[in-house]
Amino acid sequence: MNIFEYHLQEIQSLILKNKDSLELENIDNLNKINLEVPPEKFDFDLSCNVAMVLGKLNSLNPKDLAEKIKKIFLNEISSFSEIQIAGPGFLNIKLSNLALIKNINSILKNNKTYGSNKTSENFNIEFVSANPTGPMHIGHCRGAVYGDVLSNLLKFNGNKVTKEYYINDYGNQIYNFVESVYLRIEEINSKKPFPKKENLYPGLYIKDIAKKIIEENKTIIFKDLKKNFQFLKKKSLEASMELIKKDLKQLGILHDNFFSETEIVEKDLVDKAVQDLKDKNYVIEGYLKRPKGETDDNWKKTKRLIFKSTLFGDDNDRALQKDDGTWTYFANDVAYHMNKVSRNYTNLVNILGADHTGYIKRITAAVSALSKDKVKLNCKVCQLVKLFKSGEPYKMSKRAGEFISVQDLLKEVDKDSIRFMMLNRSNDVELDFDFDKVKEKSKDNPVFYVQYAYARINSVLRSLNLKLFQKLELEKNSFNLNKSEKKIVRKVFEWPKIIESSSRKFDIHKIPFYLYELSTLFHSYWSKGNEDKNYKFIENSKIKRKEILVIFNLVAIVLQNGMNILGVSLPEKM
RNA sequence: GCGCCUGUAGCUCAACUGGAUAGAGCGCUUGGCUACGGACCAGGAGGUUCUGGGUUCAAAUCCUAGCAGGCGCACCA
Repeated sequence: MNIFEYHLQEIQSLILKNKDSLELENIDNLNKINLEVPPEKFDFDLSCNVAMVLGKLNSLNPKDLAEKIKKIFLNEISSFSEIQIAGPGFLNIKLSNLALIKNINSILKNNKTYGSNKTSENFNIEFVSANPTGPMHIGHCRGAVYGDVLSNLLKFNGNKVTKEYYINDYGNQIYNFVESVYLRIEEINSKKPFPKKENLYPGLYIKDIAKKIIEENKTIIFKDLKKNFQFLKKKSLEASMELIKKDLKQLGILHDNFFSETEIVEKDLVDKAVQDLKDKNYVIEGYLKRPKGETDDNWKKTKRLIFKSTLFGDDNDRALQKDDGTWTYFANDVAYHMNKVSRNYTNLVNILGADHTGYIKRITAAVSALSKDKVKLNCKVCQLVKLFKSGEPYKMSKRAGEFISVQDLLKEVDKDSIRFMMLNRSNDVELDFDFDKVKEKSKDNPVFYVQYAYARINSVLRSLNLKLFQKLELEKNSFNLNKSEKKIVRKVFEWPKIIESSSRKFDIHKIPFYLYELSTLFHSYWSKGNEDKNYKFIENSKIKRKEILVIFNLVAIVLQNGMNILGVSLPEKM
């Protein structure tokens, strides 16, 4: 139950009902009213800006209006026991004990779904899509975790989600990759040294792939790249996708669907997509401007098919054909997205690295054109990860073969810490990832801090031979919360709001931040017992008050649901 | 030159998308452990929210002109 949403609706309809007695002529902006968490110092449960919003629109003094609204609320909403008018006209609201009990009982009963806001759309989320030319490096890692957690979040919230990986197994880079594998095979078989050529992949994993192919195909003699190309391509791609899938698996990520670019090309989906755009009048046959940095000698003016993406806000129109008439990468991608549109998703999401920012406008334009604006494509960019180790920045470069791979990372840091740290920052800002810090088992490491709160809950329950989520219900008469407990309950009530706002804008970093804050309240609650015996949980090997068990369960419920979304484990013992 | 992202405490970042006296962690500093696991807690100092202008009851948030940093700017993928 989202008490903020529930009471907001109650407030809105009450305003409508009392429109005349409040002397409100204009109430067409009810959606600007919101119900928030008041600042801590006020010791109230809810805070509402209704008097300020409506006061402005009707030229009424917000504080006078607030007084009138306060009376109506207290008369008509039985869940509100006390209201204070504060600041420029905020209504700070306290919930009655009965309302608190009702909410708490409902959370305890519906623990598994607590926080879900129950929307029901159909998402396709494309993420990682790392080139199948080798294992994943740390740069891929952030987008991978982001996409996975976004999927979990949207699912938790009631949506259907397909997690998709687009395999770029077509084009020049694949040729270079296969050639690299071939040359490594020659190196192994004939001791020909691997040449230093710019476009080749020098990474040593290529050697492993070469070895594997040799061992698994002993009857085949690899003597001619051209002759063996198709076979080698197939085997090499399989091998590198295997590496990538292994990386993903170890990060706890499992895609539902792998979609191959080659398949798009071979099934002539590009021709269909381009025809579709032609039919809609978004394609012209024309000339492109000379690209910046290109000399006139190298630049041939050739007539080609061009997508008019400027009609959708792009900076330039985009080529669908290369010089030789073959399709561009973009054309293939248009076809891929037409395929996605045809699969009846309501929302498409692409998770991209910062280096692909420039691509967003054209592909968003393409989806608008193809779906006649019926399907939304939302591209989210993950900024760079800067890797540190004892103060020294780590550099990575896939071409040079000196990158920090996900495997390197996993050797030092466990999956839980990687995931949590990658999420503990807005995707819009660069992320400093410090090896040393992430390995620490202390407050410096937020993962442990949150896990530790859960472990503490379990340690008390263990000593009492109790378990979490056993039938627990509050009765009307006996209910008294101390200050710390009140704070925790309020924080727990906020959870559905966090889910709502983080799924609206895909701001998933709010979840780890929130879980950290909840854990802080819990650790503080725990430590109160050291200063004040009244705050001890246990007396004569029994729990002192039922409320304590309730708090334990509430915190545990939110920690579980939250960490489930993050895909981070929550051990009972540490 | 153009596009996108960022600029908030000494450092790393939040701020419910326009709300109240801008909050956390680290660092600094003062306290608290023979324990329901101190792998923690309580307190203090620390701010012209990059700068100038604008919009309004209210701006870190919106508009505008700049400044600084990052990432891009192909017929590559």
